[in-house]
Amino acid sequence: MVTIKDVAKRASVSVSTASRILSRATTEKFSESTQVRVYRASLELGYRANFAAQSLVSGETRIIASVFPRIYGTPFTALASVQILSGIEAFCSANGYHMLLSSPRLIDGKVDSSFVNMLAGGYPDGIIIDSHFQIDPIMEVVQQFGIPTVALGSLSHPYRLQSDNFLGGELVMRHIVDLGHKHIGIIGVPDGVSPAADQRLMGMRIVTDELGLEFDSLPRVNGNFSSDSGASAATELITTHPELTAILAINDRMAMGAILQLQAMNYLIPEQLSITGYDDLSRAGEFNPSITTINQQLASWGELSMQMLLDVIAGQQPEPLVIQPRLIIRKSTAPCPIHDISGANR
Amino acid sequence: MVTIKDVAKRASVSVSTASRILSRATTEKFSESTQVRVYRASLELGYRANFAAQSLVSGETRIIASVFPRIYGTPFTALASVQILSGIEAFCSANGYHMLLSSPRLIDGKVDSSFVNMLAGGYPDGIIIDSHFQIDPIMEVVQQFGIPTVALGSLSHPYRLQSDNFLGGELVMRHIVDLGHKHIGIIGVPDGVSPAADQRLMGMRIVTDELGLEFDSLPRVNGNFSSDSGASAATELITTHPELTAILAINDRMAMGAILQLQAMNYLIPEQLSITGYDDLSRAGEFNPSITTINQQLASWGELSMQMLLDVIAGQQPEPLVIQPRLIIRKSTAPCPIHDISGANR
DNA sequence: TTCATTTACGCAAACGTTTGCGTTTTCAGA
DNA sequence: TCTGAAAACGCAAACGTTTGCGTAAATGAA
Repeated sequence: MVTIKDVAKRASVSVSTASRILSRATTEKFSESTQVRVYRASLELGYRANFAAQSLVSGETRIIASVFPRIYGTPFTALASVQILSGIEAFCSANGYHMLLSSPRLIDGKVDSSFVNMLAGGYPDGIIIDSHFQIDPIMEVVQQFGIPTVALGSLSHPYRLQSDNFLGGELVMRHIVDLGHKHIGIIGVPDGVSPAADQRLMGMRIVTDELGLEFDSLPRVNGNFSSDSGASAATELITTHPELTAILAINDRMAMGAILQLQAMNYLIPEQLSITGYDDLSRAGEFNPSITTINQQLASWGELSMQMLLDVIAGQQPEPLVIQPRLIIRKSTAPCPIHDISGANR
Repeated sequence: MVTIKDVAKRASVSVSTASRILSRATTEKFSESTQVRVYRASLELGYRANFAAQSLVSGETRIIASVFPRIYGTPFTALASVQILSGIEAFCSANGYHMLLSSPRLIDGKVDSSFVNMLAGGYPDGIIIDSHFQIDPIMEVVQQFGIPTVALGSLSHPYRLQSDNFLGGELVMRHIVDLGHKHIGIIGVPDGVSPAADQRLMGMRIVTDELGLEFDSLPRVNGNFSSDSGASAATELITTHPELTAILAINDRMAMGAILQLQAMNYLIPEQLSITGYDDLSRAGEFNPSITTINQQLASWGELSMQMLLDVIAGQQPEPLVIQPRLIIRKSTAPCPIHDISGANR
């Protein structure tokens, strides 16, 4: 390993001079010739500062920890997580940071020690934690060490990024009623399972209330986010309420399941039934028909959250950020078909 | 920050004693009472060893770098990568390591400096690099620093993990011919684009050769891995060769595109046409019909590669590992329909 | 009592940086 | 020639550990 001592020796200067020149603390004055000698020596030897030594003295590691707790066994495999991660990594690398990826588990209620050791050992300068599902024990640990933190999807953390799920729900419902639909079914999840889902439903309610449509009277079946559950929810909805001309699903996966199922039952999408999703998974665009959905601009989350984190590290107190989702209109929605009094189609 | 000095003071021992006891270098003898005092002090103060200091003296960081080069702009977003990553992370955390995730880019031919700095600065003790696509400049950099490395999907690296793509191709082709199919179409990619794809095709060839079926005479259309390209390849195949009763796609995404397209053309899958994929993406099982495909046991790659890496770090020279893929039979394949002389259906 | 040996522990160097402060050199002004 | 100040650079401490070696106390043998 080539150290700064080697560089100093080769440039015939002291270690401190070499360090100051190489770390560009240009407040100090050094003669042109000295600077050149040092840079040359450094290049010729291929010197790179040892990060452990730097960290020891500076107290910073230039490491950011991305924390995506492992819920139900699954870690950061959700498509959304990967997009965000990718953004964080890109920003880190562009700004001289490195990204540690951690998926802490809960082992009978207690946070796994590997994770605690990482935080306590001083590995990361900052943390970006996925808080879409509140996992209090993990949050507690994170707080405890006082490391600058940004929380994604949290509703309470001082430094947070969240998506405006109310708006998203509103957008999608408004799109449907604007198309003239009145018999609208909902594929949701049970209340309280996911704050995000609750908010999406709330957003829908805002629109129906405006129009005097009673949201609670709309037929609704709950699933569990999975494609399968979407399929069976769709079956139930359409058999108990054949008059429906539109179905709003709370996420894309259930929307996909619903579409496949309804197609199998010989319904034409969107001619007879309009279907919407939420999330804008990449496959939503490749689906047949492509799915009208809500895009949360996840690709930008990485950069935005890192920007916020760097502010926090710098001692500032950035405001929480609320990301505006966008309605993506595709082929799974169409104007309400001419109303058929009987209501039923086959 | 509570240091080992604080612990030593509180336990009224020297720093070295505290260190020796806490690091469990139990070759040394210490009286029961001293040990208890030190442990107690450490607990009461909540002491955790500073990792930078430890790294500086020990020369190791207990950090493993997962390197998934960013090809065509996309990073580790491929489903496969995420599964592997998840496995690596789990193994790391179970063994006291931490995982750094890096997606180096090529900026007009040169490896981005953030990545080089990471390696040169001594961040990782070891590297697991995705080498499914050879990116020589990156590999060169990695070699240069002599950090223990395991390469995934490489054909040449001394320490490597690879999937037996020959076998995979064989399995899927054998399944199809066993079902009685004789008119078989191939959706591939151009030769030389992907070593893995080439091998899969080779594997198929082995089976057809055995049966006296000339592989090169089978109708074949190349795509580019994408769902869309699978769809158009399927169209071309079935219009130019209406006698086909089976189509093997080199990956799941193209198989999905093909199925959707053929269904849109009113072909019944699998009654009229059997279709196979390769990869066993999670959605392959949720597809309609679910897709017969090859599973590469990606979930185990993380653990296996980490195990190998730890061996390399320990100075051993583990053998390359070849993972046996498995055929997953689902609903997209069926026995060859009774042969219709005209060959064409509509 | 003396000497050798074991047991139990402490001293201080080392890892590779950064940085406060001190020292030497240079040079202009008188 | 002398003075003072600015310019250019070096000394050494510090960051928090680990670890080779040395030393004091206790023990046993003679």
